[in-house]
Amino acid sequence: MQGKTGERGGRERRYWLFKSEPSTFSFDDLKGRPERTEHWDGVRNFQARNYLRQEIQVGDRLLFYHSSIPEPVIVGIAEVVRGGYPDWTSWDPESGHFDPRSTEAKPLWYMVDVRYLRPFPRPVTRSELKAIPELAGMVLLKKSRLSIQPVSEAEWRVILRLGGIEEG
DNA sequence: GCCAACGTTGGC
DNA sequence: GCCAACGTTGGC
Repeated sequence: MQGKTGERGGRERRYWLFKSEPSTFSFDDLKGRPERTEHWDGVRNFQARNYLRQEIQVGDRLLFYHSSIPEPVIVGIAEVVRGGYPDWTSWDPESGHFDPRSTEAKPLWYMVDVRYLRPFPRPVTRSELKAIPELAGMVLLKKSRLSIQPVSEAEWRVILRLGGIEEG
């Protein structure tokens, strides 16, 4: 049987943008993990949940975006090392992300695991992105609030070049 | 700190 | 199922 959960199954790599407030969890925090993987837990928005549950797969790559700071900026890239699985912090009353509607038997929220890849030699600010015509359609610039969002391959290439990474 | 945009909730 | 009220996000 093909297309088992977590397997790539010949699908093209996809690209994403994950937002995080650096005071909560920064790119350096991700870099600093001993095993260099981290649960991306706590997402409590249905549109983002749907990406996490179904669309985001092992091997996909993501832009790491720092939000809610004076100069919002993409600081580097990371890789998905585990596809969507239930976000258990949602049924743990001790966690800050508890949601009584979610249970182990019927999870409501999902997360993925990611691994640090590399920082941008030149971090790319939001205002830089806004100045590039090819990026005018970016979800980030049109639907700023969505915390997990798709990035097209063309956008990915433009942004990596801006950031000073030749091949990603 | 302000406020626009947007997602969620709940009364009907 | 509509929609007003409300809460949150996040750029500025």
